[in-house]
Amino acid sequence: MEISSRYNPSQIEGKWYAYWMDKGYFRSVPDGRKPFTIVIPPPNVTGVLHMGHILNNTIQDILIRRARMQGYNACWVPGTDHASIATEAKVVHMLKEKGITKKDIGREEFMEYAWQWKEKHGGIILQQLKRLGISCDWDRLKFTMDDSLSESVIAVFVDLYRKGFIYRGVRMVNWDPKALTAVSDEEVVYKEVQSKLYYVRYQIEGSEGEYITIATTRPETILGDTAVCVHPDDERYQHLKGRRVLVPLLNRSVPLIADEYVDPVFGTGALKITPAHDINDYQLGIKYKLDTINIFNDDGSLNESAGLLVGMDRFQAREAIIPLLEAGGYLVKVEDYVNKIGYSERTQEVIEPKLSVQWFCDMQSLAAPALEVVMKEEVRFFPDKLKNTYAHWMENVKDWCISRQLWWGHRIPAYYLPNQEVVVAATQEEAYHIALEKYPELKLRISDLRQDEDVLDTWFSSWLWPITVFDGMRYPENEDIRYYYPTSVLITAPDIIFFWVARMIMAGMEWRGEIPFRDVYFTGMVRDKLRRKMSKSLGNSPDPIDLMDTYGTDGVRMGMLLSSPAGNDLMFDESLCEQGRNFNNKIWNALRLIKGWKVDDKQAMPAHARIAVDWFDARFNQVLAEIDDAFLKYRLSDALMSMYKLIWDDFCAYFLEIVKPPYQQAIDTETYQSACANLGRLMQVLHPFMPFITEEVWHALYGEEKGDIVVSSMPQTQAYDAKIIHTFAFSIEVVEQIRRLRTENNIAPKQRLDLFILYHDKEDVFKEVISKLCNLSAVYETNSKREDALSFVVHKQEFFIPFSNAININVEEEKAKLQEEINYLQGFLTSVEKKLSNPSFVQNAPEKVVDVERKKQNDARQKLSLLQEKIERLK
RNA sequence: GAGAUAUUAGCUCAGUUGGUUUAGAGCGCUUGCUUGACAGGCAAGAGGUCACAGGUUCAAAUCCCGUAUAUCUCACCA
Repeated sequence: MEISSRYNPSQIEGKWYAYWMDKGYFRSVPDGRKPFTIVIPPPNVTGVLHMGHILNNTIQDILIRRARMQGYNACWVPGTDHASIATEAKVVHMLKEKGITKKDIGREEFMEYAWQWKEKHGGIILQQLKRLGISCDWDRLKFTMDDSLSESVIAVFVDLYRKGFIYRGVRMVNWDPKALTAVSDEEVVYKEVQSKLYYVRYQIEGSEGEYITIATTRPETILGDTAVCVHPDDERYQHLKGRRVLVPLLNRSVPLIADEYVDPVFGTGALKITPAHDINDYQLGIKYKLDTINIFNDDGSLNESAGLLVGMDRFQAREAIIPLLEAGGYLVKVEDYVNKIGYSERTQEVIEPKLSVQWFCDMQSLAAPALEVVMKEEVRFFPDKLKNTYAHWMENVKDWCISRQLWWGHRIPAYYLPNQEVVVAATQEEAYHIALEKYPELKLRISDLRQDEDVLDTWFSSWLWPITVFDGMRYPENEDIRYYYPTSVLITAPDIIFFWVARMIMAGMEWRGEIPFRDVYFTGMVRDKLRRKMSKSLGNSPDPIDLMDTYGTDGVRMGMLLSSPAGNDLMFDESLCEQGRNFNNKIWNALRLIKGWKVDDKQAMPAHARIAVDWFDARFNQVLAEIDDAFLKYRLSDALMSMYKLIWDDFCAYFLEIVKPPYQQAIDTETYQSACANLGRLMQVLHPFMPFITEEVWHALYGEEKGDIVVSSMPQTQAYDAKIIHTFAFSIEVVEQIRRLRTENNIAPKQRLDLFILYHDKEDVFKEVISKLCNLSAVYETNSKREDALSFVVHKQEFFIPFSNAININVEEEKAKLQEEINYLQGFLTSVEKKLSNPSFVQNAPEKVVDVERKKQNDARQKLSLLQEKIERLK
């Protein structure tokens, strides 16, 4: 049957994925083999596939498929996380379009809508990931709000509370006025922005006409001022010590205080203090017992306490207050100013520091063992430079704000009693019993308990992921957790090293007394070729599904991987996928060639084929060893590049070209079988990278005879003959010289040539290989130099190709070429001799090194004299 | 502001404890080819004072110091 000259992935990929699923090849249950386990970094249920997912999941799939073929019990657990803020925002938005607000319907009904939304939209990214070919055990699919995981999250909260790590308190938190919730320090992204510095003067109380001028970037917060502060040693303000000042527009009298916190050289050296809306001011407020006036509503608009501009948004108020200050004669000047502003990672809204009651988790004692296991490399980081970043964060770790003012998530299991006391317990019933025992005098009914309205940070469930996906929190001795934990490797991005990686290690140490994974492979960030981060707003990210349609999934996987050394950002360019597609096409055509041969079992194996078969066997094992080594170091793009060259150059350009029979002639059985076996084992090594085409080629070669490649045994490195590789490489150098002479002298490929070899230092060469690849009629050895011949030197041997009438040699070009080579060798020789004539080199350098230099000198001298002789003859 | 990491061909990157013929790869580029698997191809070729300035050493892309630039992390002064 005719096979298309172009590989068409669309007809092949879907077929094999369905087939593998049907056969249950991705299913894993504990058995006697060694496990190789990966838990997926759960994408958001709100997520859609982007290039980062392609990178991350391709890498995981490569590792898991390779492990499966190496005989491990490979288990890749898929799942999604509930993404409190993002999902709740989606649901709120959806309800808003129906004219419904959260308050209208209350918590229970809202949750019903949210679950409906999740059922409808939450699986999109998983379907998209299947298109990528990923070999997860889909029977193990988990969601962070599944019952078993939710129960575990609550149990962990209760456990930490009882251990005294979790507490509730009033703190200045990062408030997201759009999402209407507090977020953790890690969820705040600081960006430099162009803003303005306003100089505003405050009248000294009781001294008409006397003022002190402050500088601020947030004039609207003047309405919440409760002090002005200067440096105690500032000469300019000594006379004002102990006085009070009047807040502009409000004429509120507030103290003028002195504290070393103020930098006298910044602005005017005088600082307005708004304890409710700035973390530093808050500290000063506590120190000097200042009033705290909260002038903002939760959504960032001004409230009644502001006294002015009530109801206006904080940014509008910032503009609106300027004319008021100007009119009152308070505004001194305005300067342009660049400062850093914190934004919410989730909503991109400007963070408002806000005082509120939140739940916190004390991280210090959790951090200590987690730091140690990374420093001791029980958990290894790839690249290991991230150990520094990790250590720095761990050593300065702050308490974690874990409550979120949302409904979608794990509701905090804290119950308030009528006497304002709080009881923490896994269920209301349990809390009730504890409360009864503790406060019998209250004569409580269960309905007197009021549960905390807030939910937990999504990361508070994610940090348990490697344990909870195996239900190891509720059943610490169950078979799955004992078999699969610790997992083998985690693949993730460096930007969540604190959010997630660090906390998973803490959780692993705390509840299992064991690391959650042995290795962490940090991928880089996918950027466009202009080094810009790929983002929706820039529109510079290709749609991965479109890419897979255009180049095939295997092509996209290769394109993604080609330029992604661990930890380095990668500049993604569609042309890399094109390279991947072209590679598929190359493989496809190698298959077409082999399948097109007629096999004749009476035919003997030619000498050149014998050499090719033996050489390729050695070469294959040599490269296989390189690839094994690359995998140990997680250098996957190196491993793939080695495969690319092994297939394209060694297999196609040399092996196949050598064994290929002349047109319409048959091939002998042994060579044919060897060609098939070689292509087959190349496909096996390539399979983890390109699962679809390799399965297709495997079946085209063997039918059903050898089963499916996805579960076949990965070839293992065998000892190989290094000498045959060397001799072959030398032969190829000769081939390249002959081809160069053909090109430079316009000798047609069909013109058959003779070759004479003059050995000056006997060295093995594969004459049959040269003959086949260069279309020679004969190869002779000779003892004398040939006149009337083109000639060249490789290593120390001379080669001659006699002229014939048909050849028009280009003497000038040949001379120029020779001269260039002579110049190079002379320069080289000079540098070598300079070393050798240096007595301290000969004395101090190891004997081996000196010997190498002497050999270089000899070789260069010999070759130089041969070349000089040749150039003389051409004159 | 503090720290970390980097800077090698037009682009993206290798170069493993200093010595392996005066630096390698892929892509791109130039030239020539419909050569009976593949033009999504074949063949040949060009292209780098290893960011800059010092130092250590018999010997430096590789080690040390400084400068510049870039990226990241942490902190943050209104």
